[in-house]
Order: sequence, then structure tokens, then C-alpha cells
Amino acid sequence: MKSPFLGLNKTNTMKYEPAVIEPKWQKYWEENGTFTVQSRIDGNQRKKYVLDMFPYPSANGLHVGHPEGYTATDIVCRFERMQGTAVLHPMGWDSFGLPAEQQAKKTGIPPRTITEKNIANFRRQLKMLGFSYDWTREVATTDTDYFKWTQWIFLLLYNTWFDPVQQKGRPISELPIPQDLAGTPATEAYRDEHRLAYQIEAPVNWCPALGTVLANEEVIQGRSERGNHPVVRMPLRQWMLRITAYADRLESDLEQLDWSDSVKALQRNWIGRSTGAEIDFYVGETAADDYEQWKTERQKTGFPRKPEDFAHFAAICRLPSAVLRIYTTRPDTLFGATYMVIAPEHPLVENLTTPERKEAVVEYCRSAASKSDLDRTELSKEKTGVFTGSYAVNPATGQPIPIWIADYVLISYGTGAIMAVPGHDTRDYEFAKQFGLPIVEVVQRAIGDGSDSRDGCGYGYGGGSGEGSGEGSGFGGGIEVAFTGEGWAINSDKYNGLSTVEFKEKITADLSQMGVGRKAVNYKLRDWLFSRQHFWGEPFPLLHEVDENNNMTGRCIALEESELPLDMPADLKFDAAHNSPEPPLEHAPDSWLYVERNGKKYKRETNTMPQWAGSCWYYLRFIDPKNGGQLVSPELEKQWMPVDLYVGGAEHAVLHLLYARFWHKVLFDYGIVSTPEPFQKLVNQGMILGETEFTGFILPKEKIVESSFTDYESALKKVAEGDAAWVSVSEISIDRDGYGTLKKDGTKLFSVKLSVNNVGKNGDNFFLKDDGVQDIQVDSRANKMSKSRGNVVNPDDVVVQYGADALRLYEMFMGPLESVKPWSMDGVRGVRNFLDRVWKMIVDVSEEAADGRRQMAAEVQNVPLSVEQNRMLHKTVKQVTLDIQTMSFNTAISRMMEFVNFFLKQEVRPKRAMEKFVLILSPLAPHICEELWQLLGHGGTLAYEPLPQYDESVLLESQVEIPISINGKLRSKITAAVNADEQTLEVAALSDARIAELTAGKTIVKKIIVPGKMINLVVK
RNA sequence: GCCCGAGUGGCGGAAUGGCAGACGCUGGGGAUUUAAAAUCCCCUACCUGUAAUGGGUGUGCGGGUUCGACUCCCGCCUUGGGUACCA
Repeated sequence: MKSPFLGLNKTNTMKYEPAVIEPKWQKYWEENGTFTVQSRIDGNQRKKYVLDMFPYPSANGLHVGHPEGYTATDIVCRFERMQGTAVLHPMGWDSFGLPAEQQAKKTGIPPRTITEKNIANFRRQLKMLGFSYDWTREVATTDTDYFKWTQWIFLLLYNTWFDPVQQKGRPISELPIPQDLAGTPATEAYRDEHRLAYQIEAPVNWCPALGTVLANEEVIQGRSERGNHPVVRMPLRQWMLRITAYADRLESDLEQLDWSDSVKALQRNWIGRSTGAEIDFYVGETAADDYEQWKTERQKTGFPRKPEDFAHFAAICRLPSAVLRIYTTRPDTLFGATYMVIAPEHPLVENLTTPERKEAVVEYCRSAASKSDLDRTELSKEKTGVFTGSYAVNPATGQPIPIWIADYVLISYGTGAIMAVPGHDTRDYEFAKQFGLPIVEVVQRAIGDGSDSRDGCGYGYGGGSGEGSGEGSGFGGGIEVAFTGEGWAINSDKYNGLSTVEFKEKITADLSQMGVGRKAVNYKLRDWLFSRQHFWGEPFPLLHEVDENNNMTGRCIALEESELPLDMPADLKFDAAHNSPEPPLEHAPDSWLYVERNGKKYKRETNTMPQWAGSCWYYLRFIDPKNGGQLVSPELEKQWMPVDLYVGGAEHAVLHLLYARFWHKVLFDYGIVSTPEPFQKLVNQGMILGETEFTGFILPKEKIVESSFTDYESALKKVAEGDAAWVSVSEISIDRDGYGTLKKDGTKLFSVKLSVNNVGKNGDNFFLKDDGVQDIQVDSRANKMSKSRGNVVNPDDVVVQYGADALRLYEMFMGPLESVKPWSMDGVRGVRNFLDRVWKMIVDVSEEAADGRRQMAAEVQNVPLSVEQNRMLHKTVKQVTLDIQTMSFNTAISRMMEFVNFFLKQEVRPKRAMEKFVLILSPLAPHICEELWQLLGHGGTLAYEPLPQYDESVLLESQVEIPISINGKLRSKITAAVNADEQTLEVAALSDARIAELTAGKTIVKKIIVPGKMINLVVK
């Protein structure tokens, strides 16, 4: 470090004034590059990569939710540096995004200008909070130098196929081409079908209000996640990323991560892996000969592979009809499959529809297609469907079963067709009831009592025996509800008596043997819709061949790596009335839009990438932010990856984290990154809510007829009837001495005479029992911060009033990092008071000292610590160290409060204790600690001072207080030597006056003595 | 419906099998002050008792395990979040 006092403003203030010392130290850190970290780590220095989820720089500036996670990581970083760890702690901007584009449309100001202004504001605010970022590594996803590499990764994805055998991504040039395609123009089409980035013409979620297409993940119940606008389905050419290829690895690699179970569960849920079986149903005439021939052909050809192949298969088999493949997780219920259902979009709809059913089917499919997702889910109560006229053969029973079309079967999952087992599936049951289809039970929930069917299954698990065994298990009669659990097979021929688990395995094997079924795995995860109709996003490095009328004709080709970055057009006219799914880049100047190459004319791709793209890999760029030739240097990547700690909001628990993991795995397959997973440990900070608001009402006593107002609903009614009035109060308190105070906006509204006797509590509500002048009921609730509620807390205001250290400390003191908690300005005042006391503990704040010379408090002296003081110091150091390691910052702070409470009472405060305290407080409240450190006579920064160590032996006390309980109830306490053995303790306990009194005349049945801890006597 | 989490004073929370309520806020009382602010000290789970080093109750509800349960087990209730015709 450089000269200690260089560039520091001398302050003449005795008082703790954050407004003076905080900017002073921020300037010092910046000028001295205190937190700049060398990319190369020396020798075997320990490394730690601590990452915050970088923010979207919105026009609103920082929200108090941001500093919560940022403070937590900052504490960890500062703590680690003081232990000699090399710490990488960067910050940047996720700066593409819709708001800037919308503002640009409105104002005509280019989005880049808007974004830069917002970034400047965010940067100022973050620096104001004293976070120890290495600002030399700052990146923004909108920087050309940055999105060059986002485009580069896209090209990599484009030029990759997923090899299912090796379970990894490989160069598209290594894709084996089927012989019949080799050398033909179809080769390229075949490759295009296998790329990780591919385009489709498909129904997409078009949101007119936002003017964009949304990913499935961004649509919630038929409405947009952002803004809650209606979303309609319409066909459009789109780019997709084949994330489903990595579903298995994305799921199984979760195991090795140090993430909360809930986030892992969330991701598993989203991936939605299920295992079951695919079963092929013979469709057409039911003649046994045909059926046997069909099975033989199946075994010979191995066809069909995909639903689209079915018709083809029927043709090559020269069979009258086709084959219908379904997916089920319950192959054990095959004997109960009494009909089949295919989705309205299923490729076989036409083939399966008989002439006399055609009209009804066409009509049904048309109405299903016009339904939005919203309609489909909202109308889910009523099942709809139509019979095709065709039948399939249940391979287990050989019986023909009808094939229906219904929109409760989704084309996008499994094979788009199901075998319906109304006896054991709720949806099939509802459908069967509605259309009068047969219901057969094939699973028994428990072995019937008294019956003999127990043979062959000695399993003890399963539903509660005895109870419940009678109801619902009698087949033949109509059942009231489908039993969807596991149990034992009935009505299943030779499989009867098998458990669900056994049955599944057996029948899957048997079907496989017959060539009509096989084990199968399915995922809920869908491919990632990767294109957006925005201007303010990364352009795709792609070109489409066009004819002289600029219509896309030929293939799509990719740019070369050397052509990157592909910048967006400089002068784009925004069409304010733009209200179609057409991308804004369609309006780009021709000079940008059209390219000539090898004598052919090409048009650029006009879709852009979604905001997720830039945030998928930013953690890699921080390692090597200025590398012009590589995304990241392999050597540096190896040193710093993986991210050791990643902190951010739970709202990214699924999408961002899944997308980033997917990209990372592709990079891993190419050896560009060295770890299979990017983020080793993940912590989600809980949301900070607005201040708790109290709503209450006052009910004039005379109008109360009965006490029913203690119930909230009836109180509401009374208010409505005019018998009671609402008040909005910011605070109410009822003390035990007989006065309750009701305040509004900080002003006292009135006091009510109350007493403990007549104040009752019902849940969260107070009420007067009797004798009260008025009855009061108060409802308290903390809400999300929002502009419309007017409860947004601005970090700027808090820093002006209380200082950055106070804000940091308060956010950490509120409660556990991961829980949701309401803001409290009084709480901020509380930690500010603590900082004032810390200051007073060390600095001379007396009148006499106000002559301009700052000095230590007279109590701070260069003397050894007393035993008690030393113990307090070591205890505090120990607790704080452990708490920071487990990120329990709230308790760490409370320990330090105890330290200050203790030492403020000491007439002599050894300087050494003060110094150590300042060091352990410094990760949490760095500014005040730097100042105090300087005042204690040290030069430079304390950022790299070794962290104080604690000595376990100092903590040992010679005497301890031992609680004595009788029958589990605390009755007395004795003081004993810390190492007193059981016998000594027993004697001491029994001779204790109070214990002797309470045990007199009674028998001590048992004595539990835990040396050094407690004594419990069981007395009769 | 399914998956995950939570439920402790007036409030935020602490204690993961051994003294429930640390620490902080709020409220009350006192000191200081001409006064106020600021600061400092004391009290603050509930009921009961004239009193205390008193008695009783108490960690969402009902059971259980244990000498001992906020903590572990079983069954519920409430609540927050995620997800949903995913076969």
C-alpha cells in the first residue's frame, strides 16, 4: 500500500460523522486501488470468487433489496482478504432490457444513452455504499466488446450438436450423416435439424402489449410475467436452443452443488424428469392375424421411431391403419386402459378419423387451436373431447378400445398421446365420467382384510392397514374417485398380486420382449425460445439467403468468428405505432439489413437475443474482462472457477440459473471452462418488504351489541353499516399500565384508557374486553415495496440520514439473510446508535476535546486486559468469526453490540482490545473502522490486516452456574467448578437449600447429571 | 392438487435435545437540562400474588419419544413461495 495519509482529508469533528468519513475512505480505496486484484494468483494462495447477481440498471436506481445481498458478499470478501485469501469480487451491468427500449420509443433518446445514464447512477450508488468491488473489471452486457462474445457463444451453440451416446455437445462437423443423405443438399438440412440452436415456425407466445414474443417461462397462466398483459398464441419463425438435450445432466449435476434444497427442488421440478414406458398400440382392424403380423413387423423393422413415422410405418407394413405410441409413468395400469386420447395437434388425427366422424373432429380441432393457453387452463374444470371413430388394441387384454381426441392431452409432452386409465388417473376419470367410458380398477390400495389375496406380496409398506381398506376398493360398482397411489395389482391376469413397482418393471420388460414397448424417460423442460422482437438486444450473427424481392428463400448461414462483433444499426427509426410481432430491426437501414456475399444476397436475422443471453456467462468475463482474443484465458479460468459464492434474489432460482448452467455445460464440453458447474455455492437473499402497516378500526362502545367484532369479518360488516370507523394508524401500542396510544404518521392521535384486564388479544388483533371507552382492533401487515403503495425506501435517503455503514449494518441485522423481512426506519436508527456508541467507546467526544484535535477517549489506554475483558474479547472474536463463516450476520452484530455494551461500562478500555474489535467489525462497517483504525495510530487501510484470532483456553471459566431442575422444571441454580464431576455436583445439588426443601419427604427416583451443563432430578 | 419453506413477546428476531425470549426496536419510569433534543440508567412474554430468591402458564393445534422437546417422530391447521390437465 502507498503512503497512509495520502489524499486524506483531515477532519476536525469529534462526533461520528459518516457524511465526512465515508466519502473520504471511498476515495482512498479508489485512489490506492485497494481492492484491485491481480488476475494471476501467487503461489498457493487460497482463492475465493464471490459473485453478486449483477443488476439491471433501471431508471429508478438502486432498491434497498440490492444492498442486502451485496453487503453480505462484501462482508465475506473483506473477511477473506483479512485471512490472506485472493478474492475476486467484481460488479457489472445486465444492461439490455425492455424498459430502456420502451423509454427510447417514447422519448426518441437512443437506448444506449439512457442505459449509460442509468449505469452511472447505479455505479455512484454502489460506490456510496463502500462495496469492495474491483471496479477495473466492470463489464456491461451492452458493451460491444462484451456482446461480441455473447454472439460468439451463440455461434458455438449453432455449430454444435448433442451426441446422445457420449452425452455431450460436439462440433456439428462431427455429426454422422445417414448414408442416404450423404453428399446431397439434404446434408445441410440434416445438420440444421441437429444444431443446439435451430429455428422453427411455431406457435409462440405473442404479447401485443409488450410488443414481443415471450418464453414459456415468462408466461404465467396465459399472461405476461412482466406487466400481467394477455398473451396470445400465434405462429412465427423463432430461434430455439436445445436445452432439453442437457436435461439429464442439468438434473443430475445438481447433486454436487452447495445450494439450498429448495432451489434444487425448484430446478428439478422445472426439469420434471419422469420415468415410465413407451407403449405402441396397434390401431385398425382387430383381427388377430393382423395384430400378430403387426407385431412381427414391429420387431423386424424397429419402426416407428417418432410419432411422424407412424403413418409411414403403417404403409410399409401394408396394414390397414397405423400404430399409436404413448408414454406413461404407470405401465402397471395397462389392463385398466379403456380408451386412448391424442392431442388435437397429433399427426395421426387425420389418419385415425373415420369419414363419419370427420366433421365433428375437424370442428373440435379448430376450436382447440383457437383457444389460448389461458382458455385451456381456465376451462380445465370441464373436459372436452371427440371420438375419432377408430380403435386401438390394448396389448395386454387384446381388447379394442376407442381413440378420442381431447385437449387435456398436450402435444408438447411425451408423444402427444396417452392410454387413458380412468380407474387410476384423475383426469382420465373425469373424462370417462363425462363421456360414459368404462372404468376398470386394476390397483388395490391395500390388502382387503379377511380376504385371501395377500399371497405373493409380503410388503409391509403402503397405506394404513385396516383403516380405509374397505372403502373405494370394491370394483364393479362405480367408484367415486380415482385411486392414483401405489398398491397391488388386481384384474391384471397373470400379474395379479404384484406391487406397483414390481409390476412396472415386469410389464415393461414383457412389452419390450414383444417389441411393442420400452423403458422411457420424459422431461417437462422444453427447448428455450431464444429470440425476441426487440431492438435493444444482441443481434444474431446470422444471414438468410433472399431473392430479389427480399423474401427469404434459401438456408440460414452463420457469420464467421472474425466478423464479430455484429453491432446493431446506428440509426434506427422507432415506429411508435409498431404493434405487430415483426421485429423492429426489420426497419433497419438497408445498409445494415442486406449483405452481399459470393454473389448472393443475404438478409440479416432481425430477431435479437433475450436479456438472459448476456447474464448466462458474465461470471466468466469478470475473470479476464479485457481479453480481446478469447472469451476468457484458459489459464485464468482454471485459477478462478468455479464461483465459490453466488448471492442473489430467489426470483432467479429457475430461469437464469438453469440457462447459465446450460451454456456452461456446452462450454465445458469444448474445454473452454474447466468445471462442469459454474456456481458452487448459492445463497438467495430474502426480499425486503415495506414497513409494517397497521390498519385498524375503532368501534364506539355503545353501538356494540355483542362481542362479535372480535372476528374480523363481522367487524368489516359493522364498518360497512356505519357502526364503526376505519382508521389507518402507523402504530399502536397498549401498555400494561393502562394507557394505549394510537398514532398516525408519527403524531399522537389520541390515548385511550385501557388496562391489562380489559385488553384482550385475538390472533394479531387487540380488543377491549369490557369497561373500555372504545374498542380497537388492529391488523398489521408488511407489503412488497411498490411505487403505488408509496412505501419504497431509497438507499440514497438512508445514507444521507444515517450513513452507509448504518444501512449496511441494518440490512444485515434485520434477520437471517435468506428470510423475507419488513423494513423499519427505527431499526436503522438502532444500529446507527450502535455505531455512535462504537465511536464513543474509542474516540474522545467530550467538550474539552472539541478544540480541533482528535484523540482517543481517555479510557482507551495502553494496558493489558483484565481476565474478564480478555474473555469478552475472545468470546466476541470467536462468535463473530463463526457467524460470518455461516453468514449469520444478524447474530454476529448482536455479539458486537454486547461487546460495546460491556466495554462502555469499563473505566479502562485496553487499546489492544479496541484494535481487535475494530478489525472484526470492519468487514461489516468498513468506513467507521478505517477511521478508528487510523485514530488508533495505524497507517493505511485495515483491509489486509490479519483477522484477530481467538484462543479457546481464554474462554474457559473456572466456575459455572449449573441449573437444577426437578421433574424438568427449573428450581434452583448452583455455582460449581467447571470440571466438577457428577458426584461433586450431586452432593452440591442435594445440599442446596431450596432443593432440599422441595425434595423433603419425597423419593428421588432418578438423577440426570451432565457435568458442566445441568442437573435434573426425577422426584416422586 | 403437487413440491419447497415458515409459524416463538407489542415488533424484527435469538436459542437445533439441556436456564425460552440473546441483541435490537417500540413503550414506560428515572437521571441530566431553565426547557427541549441528544445522552445515560432501570423496567418491559402472560396470568397470579401485598410481598419474594413466590406460584402457575407459555414457542400454531392434537398426539408420541425422552429424565428433559421451540428443537426429534406421527397426524392436522394457518401462512408464504413455486408449479399445475406434464399422463
